[in-house]
Amino acid sequence: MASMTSLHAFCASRGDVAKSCRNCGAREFNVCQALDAVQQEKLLALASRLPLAKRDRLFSAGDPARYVYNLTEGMVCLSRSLPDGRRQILGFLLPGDFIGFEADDIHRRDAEALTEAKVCRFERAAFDGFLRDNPDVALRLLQMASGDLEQAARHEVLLGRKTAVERLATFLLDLRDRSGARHLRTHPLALPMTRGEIADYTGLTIETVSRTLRRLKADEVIELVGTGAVRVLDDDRLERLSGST
Amino acid sequence: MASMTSLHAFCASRGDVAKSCRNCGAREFNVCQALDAVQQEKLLALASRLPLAKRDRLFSAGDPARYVYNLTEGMVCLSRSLPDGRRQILGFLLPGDFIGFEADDIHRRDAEALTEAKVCRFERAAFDGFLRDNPDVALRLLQMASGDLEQAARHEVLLGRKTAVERLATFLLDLRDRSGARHLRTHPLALPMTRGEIADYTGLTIETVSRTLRRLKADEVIELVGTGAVRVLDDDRLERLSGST
DNA sequence: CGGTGGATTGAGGTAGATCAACATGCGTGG
DNA sequence: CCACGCATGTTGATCTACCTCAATCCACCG
Repeated sequence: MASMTSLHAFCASRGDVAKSCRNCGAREFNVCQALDAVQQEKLLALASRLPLAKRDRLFSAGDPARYVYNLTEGMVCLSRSLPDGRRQILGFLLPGDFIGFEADDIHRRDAEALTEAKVCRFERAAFDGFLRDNPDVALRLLQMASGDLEQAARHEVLLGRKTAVERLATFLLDLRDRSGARHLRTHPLALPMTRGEIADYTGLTIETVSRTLRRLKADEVIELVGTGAVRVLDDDRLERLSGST
Repeated sequence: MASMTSLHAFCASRGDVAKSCRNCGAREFNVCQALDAVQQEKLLALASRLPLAKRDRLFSAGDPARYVYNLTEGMVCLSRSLPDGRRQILGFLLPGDFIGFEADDIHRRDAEALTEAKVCRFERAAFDGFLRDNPDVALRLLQMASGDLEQAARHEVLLGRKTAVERLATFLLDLRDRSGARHLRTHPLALPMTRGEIADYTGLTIETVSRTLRRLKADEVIELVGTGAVRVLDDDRLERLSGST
């Protein structure tokens, strides 16, 4: 039953995914509300599990898109680069997220593991066949795609219209919210990405990211735990600094 | 048969949509490759056509998302604003594009017609029912959603990492490509949006948009036809200035 | 013909980039 | 277990692309 973790993504909502995946131990799983037992079995028959080491590439822009993936453990970052090397990170993916859906047969982004990670891999044709046979799952996937589009819209606002402080505040809040409730207060929020990667996500430079985080620390809004984690000390203030709502 | 125009969106690919919609007269239509005759009939039974005047709001952020729409004529812009009024335009939609798919029941963006326009409106529940009964159409929609995500990714790169000249060059090329082949050389490219809207799409200010377009004109890369259209004089140079590829 | 909203143009200011040291932490091998 | 060395991160000084503010300009329209 351990391989059931690959189906976390099909739980009814992103919130549920976070709850079920993170509150349960690694070997347990919750009932997937969008899949019945037969569907689960069929889907698992199509899946192969794949472990990723830190910094492994899942695929690169230009690669043929033979598979789609579902992230079950760890963090993966999606990015796209210009020919001269400037890079934009499109998002940091967490367990439950799908990776590699493309409109045509070629990947248009790079996908790289930021931590050790595990993905569940499906052959595209087989996966499409499964969706054709299980339209309710296809609808659920369409809903997840709408969620990704919503996330992209928030990122576009961040990149197009927010100040450096607002960008960092938004980034931290978003990561915290998507990481589930576990990090609230008690544990610090893990930042497995480098400052350079935060810079490429927020459209800033490394130096500005560093200075801005230090400013937030000096203002006692956050606390920096080593270089790879933060603790949010003042939720409300961070929210206000984020510019949204 | 005139109402068939509402089904253009279901032609096999974005490219085909452009070809079939724009090369045929207003009253004609092409066979929709993703829909058979029965499907077309059923879908049309769910649709109501809706004319929009220039500047009409289709919906605003916060509205309940009762419908999804398919744009059949004209141009619509999607945007999202921060509480203090800063606005980010997420995209300019053309015929064939779907509008208003949301992960939950609330619209998260504003949708406004930039020209006189026509949309085809579907009740969400009914549309979902149709997709459940026609999984091949659901898959086609999933493919279109991937295309939207790809477009969003390009926009994120533009906003996060490109200079003003690159942003404007990219914007013009993208609009021209999506508008189909008709504009190449012969006709100028219509810009029904204001400079302010171009600014809110590119993450710049009105003044920078104006200055940058003027610079492109001075360099003889484009020609400004009045204030609402441009002619691309030098494709290759504009492409090089766009920073991509 | 006057007025109004969009577009242009100019002058000056600034947030964030860039360039350049310097610090720190961390994995590695002794 | 500690010292070393290199990655990554921080800090400071300066620069600049784009923003801001302030006039016009212009086209369209009653």
